[in-house]
Amino acid sequence: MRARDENKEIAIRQKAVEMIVKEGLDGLSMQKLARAAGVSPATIYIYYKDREDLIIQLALYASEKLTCTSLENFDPEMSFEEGMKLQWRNRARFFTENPTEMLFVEQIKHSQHYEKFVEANKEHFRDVMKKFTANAIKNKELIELPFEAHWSIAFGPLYQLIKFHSQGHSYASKEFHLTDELMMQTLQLVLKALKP
Amino acid sequence: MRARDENKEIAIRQKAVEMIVKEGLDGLSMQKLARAAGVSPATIYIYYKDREDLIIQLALYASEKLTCTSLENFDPEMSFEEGMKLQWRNRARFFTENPTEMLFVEQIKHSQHYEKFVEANKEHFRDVMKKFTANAIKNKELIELPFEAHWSIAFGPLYQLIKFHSQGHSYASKEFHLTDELMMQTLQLVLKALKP
DNA sequence: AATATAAATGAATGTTCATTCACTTAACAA
DNA sequence: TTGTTAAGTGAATGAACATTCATTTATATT
Repeated sequence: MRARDENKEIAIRQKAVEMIVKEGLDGLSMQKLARAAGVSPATIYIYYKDREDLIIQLALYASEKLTCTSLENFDPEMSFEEGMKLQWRNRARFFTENPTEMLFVEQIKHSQHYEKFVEANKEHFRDVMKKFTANAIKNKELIELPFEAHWSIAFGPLYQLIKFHSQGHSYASKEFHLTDELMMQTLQLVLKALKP
Repeated sequence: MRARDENKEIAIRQKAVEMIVKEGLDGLSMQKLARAAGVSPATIYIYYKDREDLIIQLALYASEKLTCTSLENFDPEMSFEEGMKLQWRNRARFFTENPTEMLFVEQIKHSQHYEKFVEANKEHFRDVMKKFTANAIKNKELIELPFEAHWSIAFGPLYQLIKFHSQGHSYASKEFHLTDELMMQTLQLVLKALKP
């Protein structure tokens, strides 16, 4: 038995994500990817069933990495403010350290692959967050809200800020830079909205 | 001189947007599009320079429609609460009446075409919104904030809600439905965050 | 009715695409 | 050392791709 060459797998993943972010989903060709990763086209099919499977697997892998990072040092028993601050910082850090993967996940989330992507998503994160919010409500740190409304207020602004920062934006100033200070200022306002 | 057949132009636009939302940017082929729109492939090239031009033009057209809708009955002199309520309702209405175009714009915004899309965007909307916020700050209805932070809090949650509603979401309940009531409840919290 | 003009076409071009397959290579078990 | 297994390959295949072009068609003007 010959062992899989881990470097090949990593090279395929990394080059694929790069290609998609740079040239779009329609810029990802199996042959170009093989050349970029230094493997034979046929090798990719050892790791992935077909082109779509490749895309979905990559998205799941990257998204799992984001979820794990966002839960680092997190505990659902934390105070609401403390927990939110940690999650915002963790997510922002993931984006700073993995901008390409972050853009990739956002692209997939807004593509036709979204449904398959969601189906396969684990429930663990959802459960932790539900516990966190239930706890915060119990401690009168958070108003009662449908989960979707809560999520939208709690994280919608963060993702919007990240998008402003990552690509420039029709309405963003050219010189816009996402500082930790601005992020925390924004978070304080979000907390103001969500406190009883 | 033979006049352009407006129906053909509309058919191309409509089918292209449908195709992209259903099958993704990599699912849009000029020949398939021509067949779907009932025209010759060559006809498309009368209207658009090439495939990318087609995509960008479609995105600009749809985005302009969204901007116009969002400014319907809007006046930058309105009170902050009134103005925000109107914009939220206008945007939600656009989404309800044009779900495919809305998804299309969101897809382009998160794709590699984003930069070209932004470059070509008009400044009118930005100016109106700047006037609106400046006015609200003067009237002590809005705290002072960098434009990006303000925008993120003011509209980030709305777009997140729309996404929850349009596709289901990893963390959304299966039965989630975006009612006007929930939207207005969420807006009230956003306003709470942004009021001095 | 004749002319001019641009819209519209269908077939054709050369390229690139995803995927497969017969084959070779590496590593471990015997 | 030899046999077995799966990793890895390069070339090949046929389909689909974006785009072009010689030609036809419709219409507004003369």
